[in-house]
Amino acid sequence: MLGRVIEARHLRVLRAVAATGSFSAAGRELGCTQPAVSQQMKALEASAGTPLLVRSGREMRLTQAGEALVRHATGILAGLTAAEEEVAAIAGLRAGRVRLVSFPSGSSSLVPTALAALRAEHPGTRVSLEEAEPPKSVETLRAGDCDIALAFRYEGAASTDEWDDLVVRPLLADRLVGLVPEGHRLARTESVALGDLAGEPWIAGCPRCRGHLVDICEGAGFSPRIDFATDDYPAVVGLVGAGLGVAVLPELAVESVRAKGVRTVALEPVVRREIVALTLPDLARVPTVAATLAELAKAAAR
Amino acid sequence: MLGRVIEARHLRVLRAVAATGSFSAAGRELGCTQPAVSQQMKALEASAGTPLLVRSGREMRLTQAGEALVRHATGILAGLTAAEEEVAAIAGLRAGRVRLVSFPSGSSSLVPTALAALRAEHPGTRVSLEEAEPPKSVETLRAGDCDIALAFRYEGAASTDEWDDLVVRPLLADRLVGLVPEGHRLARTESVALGDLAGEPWIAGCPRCRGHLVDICEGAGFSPRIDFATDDYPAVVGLVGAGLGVAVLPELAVESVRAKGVRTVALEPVVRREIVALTLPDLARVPTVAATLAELAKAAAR
DNA sequence: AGCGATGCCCAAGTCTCCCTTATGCTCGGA
DNA sequence: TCCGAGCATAAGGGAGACTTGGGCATCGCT
Repeated sequence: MLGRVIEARHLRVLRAVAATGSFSAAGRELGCTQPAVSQQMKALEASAGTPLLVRSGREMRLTQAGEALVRHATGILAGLTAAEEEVAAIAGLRAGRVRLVSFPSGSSSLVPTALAALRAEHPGTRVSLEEAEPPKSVETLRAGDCDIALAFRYEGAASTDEWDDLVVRPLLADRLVGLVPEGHRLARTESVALGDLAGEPWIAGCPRCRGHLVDICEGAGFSPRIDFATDDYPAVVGLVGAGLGVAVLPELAVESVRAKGVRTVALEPVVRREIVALTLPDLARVPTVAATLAELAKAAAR
Repeated sequence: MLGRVIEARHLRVLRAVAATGSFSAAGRELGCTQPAVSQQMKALEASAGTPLLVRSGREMRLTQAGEALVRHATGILAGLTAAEEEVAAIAGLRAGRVRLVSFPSGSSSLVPTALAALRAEHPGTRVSLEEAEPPKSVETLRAGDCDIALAFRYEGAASTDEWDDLVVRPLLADRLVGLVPEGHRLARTESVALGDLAGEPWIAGCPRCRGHLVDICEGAGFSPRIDFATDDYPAVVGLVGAGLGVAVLPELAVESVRAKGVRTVALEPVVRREIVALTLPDLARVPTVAATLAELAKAAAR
């Protein structure tokens, strides 16, 4: 037994021979020469262990084994082309699903814009969206439970090598702004230094932001007194508006909130926050993921 | 696109990788090395046009396209192994059908013996049997409507090259015997020459036999007066027994008939008839056909 | 009956593909 | 920090497949 197993290629040839009744015609149909067909059939007969074709004079007939193979070939080749088509549909962005995880404020405008553009461009694609804060979302990504994680990082943060095994695609450069109630002593200034707010009661955002807030405040020489902490940005803004304290929030997060009774003042020096899309190196090469990343970048560029 | 189409081999590897979760383990399962698996997967991903696997740290995950392929692979590989098993069953004589065509007197003992032995040896095989006289049966064989034709030929017949594109397997050496009624003037002789019967009324067998009878009689210098002709051998014997004439029949045909009131006498010189099995060269290599031919030969050897 | 067309087989050459061995690298655990 | 497991890559060798060219048989036509 030289040819050990039956290959799909053999079945294609056999089917063509059975359909045309001739090696030459099968060769023309398959785009190869007649000896190629002849050799393939010889190899297939060697694999089968029995003749598959009977040449009687001019015409070519199938043996019983040949008939059995052709009968099976129909289903096998149909399954194969179905598989190819499904994969091609995914590769060609006519199908496929991308699982996206975003931090809450990121989904407000960036994600909807990008997903709308993706759907318009590639109607067959589907996106599932969940919300999670960065430490959790990256975990989800590494665990294989999502394809793209939207996250952010603060300039000069200690854990800058946390993502060096990931594909990091910068989307937006955000900055922190200070929030003070109207009528606050600093409400009319152009910009404030963090130290100017040292004695104020603080209202903090999500855990990660709170941690960073403490870091930069300690860098400015004080430890903030945090009276409230919530990851609900409108709530933070509302608390500031009610005069219960001051806050430092990402500018983009403030933009999507109607701020009543609140003044935003620039921070000096500027503290930058970078919003990025994260994915695994292998996933970055998946067409649906790549297309989604591209739409996110386009949406970020406005 | 280097690898153009998806091959069954690729799917086997992919399935093994998906099942084991590792290239090395898949290689062990498939009996090849890890780089072989690695290259196969790279080739498959090139064919697919999209990554199929995601390596995240230690573990290996399927992409959506990979999942689709594995899902299809199950059915495709099942169909492939089913095809292989069916062909192997035919090649291994555990299944399969042989279409046999025999001349009437040949089926009497030779064919039943052979078929009984075939069924005992290979219970899965089936044989279909039809009866036809040699010119017709060979036609059936050439047309692909049967696999083995039992036929006979007379020694020194003119058309000795009629079957030279067929596989001719001699089974039995028969001879012609003379049949005369008891009480006939030649009923007590050991042997007769054809010329001794020149003036008798003749009873002939099947068309082919009748043609040969006329030939050999003319070779002996006379033209037989044929009063009756039938391809029913018992009828011929009966007619002779009733004293309506003499006949020349194959010895084997006479053996299976209870001859009442008939004497068989040897012919001098001897006229031989050879019973053969015919098949197409390609068909002779089909295991079921070869096995049937072998059983026929064994049955002929008693 | 001769002739060309068609179709298959065979042989040899070339080329591609695949598998192997060997090596380096990364990751995770002791 | 070292070690084991696992994957990637490169190079080499070998098997398989396709092609070209030639020969032969069959069928149909003149």
